[in-house]
Amino acid sequence: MANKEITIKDVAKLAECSPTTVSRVINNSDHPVSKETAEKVEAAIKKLNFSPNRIAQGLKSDRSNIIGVIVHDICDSYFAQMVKGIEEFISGHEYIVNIYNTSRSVEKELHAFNLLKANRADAIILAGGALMDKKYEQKMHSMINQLQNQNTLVLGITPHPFDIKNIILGNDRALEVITDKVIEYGHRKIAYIDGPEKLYTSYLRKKGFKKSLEKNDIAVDDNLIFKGDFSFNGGRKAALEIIKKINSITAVVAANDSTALGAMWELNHQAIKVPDQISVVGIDNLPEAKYSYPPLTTIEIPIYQLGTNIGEYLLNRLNENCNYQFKDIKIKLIMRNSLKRLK
Amino acid sequence: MANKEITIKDVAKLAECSPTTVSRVINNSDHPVSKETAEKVEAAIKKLNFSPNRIAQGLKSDRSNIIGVIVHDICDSYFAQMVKGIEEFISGHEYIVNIYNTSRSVEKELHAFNLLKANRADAIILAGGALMDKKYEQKMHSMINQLQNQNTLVLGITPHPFDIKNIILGNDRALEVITDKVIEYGHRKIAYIDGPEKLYTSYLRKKGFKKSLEKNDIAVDDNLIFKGDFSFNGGRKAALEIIKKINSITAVVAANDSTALGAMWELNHQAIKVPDQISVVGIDNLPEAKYSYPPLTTIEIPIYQLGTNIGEYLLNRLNENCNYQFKDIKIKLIMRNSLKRLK
DNA sequence: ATTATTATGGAAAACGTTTTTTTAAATAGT
DNA sequence: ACTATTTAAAAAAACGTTTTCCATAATAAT
Repeated sequence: MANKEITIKDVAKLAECSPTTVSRVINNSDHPVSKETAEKVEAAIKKLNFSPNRIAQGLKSDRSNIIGVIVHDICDSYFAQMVKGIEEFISGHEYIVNIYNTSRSVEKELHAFNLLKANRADAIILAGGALMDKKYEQKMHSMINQLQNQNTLVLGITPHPFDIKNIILGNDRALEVITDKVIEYGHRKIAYIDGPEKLYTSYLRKKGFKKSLEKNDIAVDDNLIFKGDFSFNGGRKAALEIIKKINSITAVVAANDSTALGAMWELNHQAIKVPDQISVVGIDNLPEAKYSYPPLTTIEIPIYQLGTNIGEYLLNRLNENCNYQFKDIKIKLIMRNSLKRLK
Repeated sequence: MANKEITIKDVAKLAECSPTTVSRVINNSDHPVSKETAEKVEAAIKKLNFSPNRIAQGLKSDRSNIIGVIVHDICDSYFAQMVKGIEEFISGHEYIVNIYNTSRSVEKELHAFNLLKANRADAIILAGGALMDKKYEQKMHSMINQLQNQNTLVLGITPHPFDIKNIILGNDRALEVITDKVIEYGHRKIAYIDGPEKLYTSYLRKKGFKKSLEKNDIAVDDNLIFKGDFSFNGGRKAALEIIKKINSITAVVAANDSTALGAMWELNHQAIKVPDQISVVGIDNLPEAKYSYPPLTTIEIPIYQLGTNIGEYLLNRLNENCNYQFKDIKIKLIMRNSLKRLK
């Protein structure tokens, strides 16, 4: 049935001019075109509801106008907000956002890269922290090389071991700041609930936690570091372990809010009072952190804004504005009631 | 600096054959090509890290392999799950998902349609309910017409007033089922917290609520219908209004879980006991619904699965499998403690 | 031994644009 | 009145594929 597409030629015929002229009108090029002709073309375009075929344009210009965004899990509010920010900025400039959900699978991430390469994406954003896996790293190095030969801009959000522009989110800094606060409140027996093992972000956050302890002359006790996976349920499970050592712990620092919320829920459920018996803090400032019981002390990382900043940065770079600097975002400590001063 | 792209011609040269032959190998076409030649081509492809330019392919085949997904808010777990499901299915088949976040703005939705039209998307999924606005409707009708002339498949998730394939999610049915349950538990003075005004989904959900009342011979009292916007905060605000009429209300049906959770939170905060003084139910079964205080009685709509089903349906349709039927999903009543039997 | 068929491959056209080159007409400069 | 310049528009080439059409050599059928 394939209906014939309306092309620039149809417009030209109707406007009684050449396709060349139509193109010039569309792109209001430098080449002069008389007012009458331009008007006839505009009219024809409107009449035919013509919109230029971006694929054909792309072929000519070697631009796809595609920005690929690779996330671990689009259902994670962190990524959802970032994608929203990126999309908000970018779609206003006729770019489109391609999304890839990797579920933290190395294979899927590579698959996404392959698709994006084949589609000649103008830029790729590796929105989640790097996965830690040797073979993967090698393949990624080669892939990134190819992409850069192909003139694709690759951007990483947390530090990656790849030779790309990395936007440093200050994951470690955030953990350091909040742990400092916990210590300032008199706690010295502090548990940590970790993030997923293979994630670089986890590594960084834990690093920030440890840095704060060391800075304050508190020995890092590996027995007080509990497994987690960034999820509510992970937090709950960790809490059950924490309860077993409750006498040697006065505060819990969680690698993110979901974890902290899960831990608090389970502690409450097991009749351990937060913050009277134990303090809990997180990172991210999820919307629900405000309404948990008790409200969660956490750190806000303005991810949506990060997204728009990324979009802006990207567009500047794609338009050869090489000097454009990425606008950093500021993290913010949010004090609520889940952290209590130790007497 | 624009690095020269590696093309089929480079491969041809290295493999000592014509571009035609390379193309045949890539697409393992019907036209026979000898084993040796094929192997030489494969080797050359690997050596050059060649991947065919999808844009050029698209120009020739009039296929972009783009599936556009238009959502109201990607941060809403409902949409995030659906997108994840769609992406999961589709990216395994070399299609790519383009995402558009409209923030429920009519202009942005039309803009998204324009971009998708220009990019010759193979299919567009209108993932959120229609916005209700007369002018918008007209423009959308015309847009959809153009898209269909252009052979783009347009799919709507909740009923839309447009002439497209609509996947009926049973929003009204879900509300009817849960309201029936509330009534079965002895409640007759039931408040409703509505969704956003201009949203067709809101309209449908409210319709289901009303239908249940009428079926059970309970008069619909407009004074017991409160404004909401599908958000936690909206639920909180509505709860403050509900409290003013607390004596004439024994149960609250919310248009979604976020609203229900917000309402419960505020009720608790104002020392109104749920479910002893008032029952609350929602729709969606958000992850946090399980961990709220008290755990929320709600309806599960398996959205992720809906997403994969949509993906499957779409791919079948795009491959001219016109008889493929959409696989319906089943809603499920989740009984928890926020609904209490009235004595 | 001649013709028909099959296997393999290349040349050229096509997809819908943009860009470069060419052409034609009108104006300006002498 | 002739040449130079400017303005406007068209023709042709290009982007990287796929597809249609031809060409050749080898095999099979008579």
